[in-house]
Amino acid sequence: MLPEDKLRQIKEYYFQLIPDLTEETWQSAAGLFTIRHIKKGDLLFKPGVVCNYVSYINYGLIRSYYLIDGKEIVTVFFCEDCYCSDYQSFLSQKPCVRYTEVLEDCELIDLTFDDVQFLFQSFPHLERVGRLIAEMLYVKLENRSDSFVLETPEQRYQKLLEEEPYLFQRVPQYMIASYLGITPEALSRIRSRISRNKVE
Amino acid sequence: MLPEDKLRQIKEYYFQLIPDLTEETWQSAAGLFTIRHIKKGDLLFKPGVVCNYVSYINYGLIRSYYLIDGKEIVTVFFCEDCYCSDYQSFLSQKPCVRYTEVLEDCELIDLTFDDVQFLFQSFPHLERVGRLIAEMLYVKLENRSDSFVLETPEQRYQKLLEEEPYLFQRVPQYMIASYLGITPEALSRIRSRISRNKVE
DNA sequence: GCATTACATTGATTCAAATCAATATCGTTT
DNA sequence: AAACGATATTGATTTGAATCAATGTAATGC
Repeated sequence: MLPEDKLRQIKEYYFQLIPDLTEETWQSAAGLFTIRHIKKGDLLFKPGVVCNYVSYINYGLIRSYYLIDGKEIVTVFFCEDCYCSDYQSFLSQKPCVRYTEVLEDCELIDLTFDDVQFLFQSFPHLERVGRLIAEMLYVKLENRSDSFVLETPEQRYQKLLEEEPYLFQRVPQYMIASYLGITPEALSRIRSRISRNKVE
Repeated sequence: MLPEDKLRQIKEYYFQLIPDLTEETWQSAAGLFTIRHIKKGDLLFKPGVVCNYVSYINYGLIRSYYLIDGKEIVTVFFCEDCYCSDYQSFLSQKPCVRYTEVLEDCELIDLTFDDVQFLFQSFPHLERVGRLIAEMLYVKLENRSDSFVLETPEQRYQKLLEEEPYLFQRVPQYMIASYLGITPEALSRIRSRISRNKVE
């Protein structure tokens, strides 16, 4: 899919969210979008640096993780058609505490923090997009957060398998284990337990 | 503090967030606010019912919890000067899956879902308040969520003690344990371990 | 004041996942 | 094809919190 098509898709999305958005306002926003390509292994953000942009992912895959005592703890994956950022840092404009790493070559549409503020200031209608994105992120995060107190690791695994099956094709198992809050060994055992039960 | 004062406080907050808010818009919004008093033990929301309002808490204390196999699992406390709701249900307008219970007599300022939508529709500037609230909730929730994978129960306890000390005066220990994702027994042991270490 | 109930503590045991360690498999690179 | 490094599996052991059970303590009602 070409950026042209993507842009049209994003435009449709905006107009759908904001019924009385004008073509003029849209053009102002779209004029600030910057296309960028980054390679697997690159870091978008890292601890100590302020995250000063959000990126809409046209294609590719990204993860965020903490590095504590030499251990990586994955907290989120970002894939195509979602907004990638270190929200904590972006919103507060304070330094990141996590790494944000490219897992698959990406095409991104960037919007800087200043641009976003300018847009909100100039076109209050666009606040709606910001609100809806924040609300959506909140609901997603609440599901993850609650799953830690409500579900067993095995249940979290099963749910992830249903809800984000593509991750299992694209991400090494040890990162998924980390995202589920368990060790790679524990995930391996969960998987073998499940396949054993299926056979019987 | 009287509602009059509270209203003024909320008004200041709005005008601070939205520099070009007009007195007229504010009046439209404020005209929809409804004061309500509820008693300890009352349920604001419960499973199966759609949450159709947000409440600004003038005073009082509220908690949300899941009821699974007869066990309560607390996920959040709401205290004065914050917005209480079952956001998941409010935003999606689908039935709640949690109970929201009054822990201390409350004075609330209600805004219905329809009113909120009407306000957003009529005064796009107000979207900013919605966005900022959602963003703030997101950041708070991310801290909680990450704490489950980054910290031990003891560390979570210590952090809560620092960040929300008032909870320990106002909420029974077993609810705090649940909020921390542990059993009351475990919390009791953590506390005795800490006080023992302090003495030595 | 005593009884009842709810809450908190303490102890003994169980259990699930972490850790430690070894081996196996896969994917690259040469 | 061989060799290497990264990832995944499997086994043995440890560990921290859950569970089960009993006791202690505080709050409330009669």
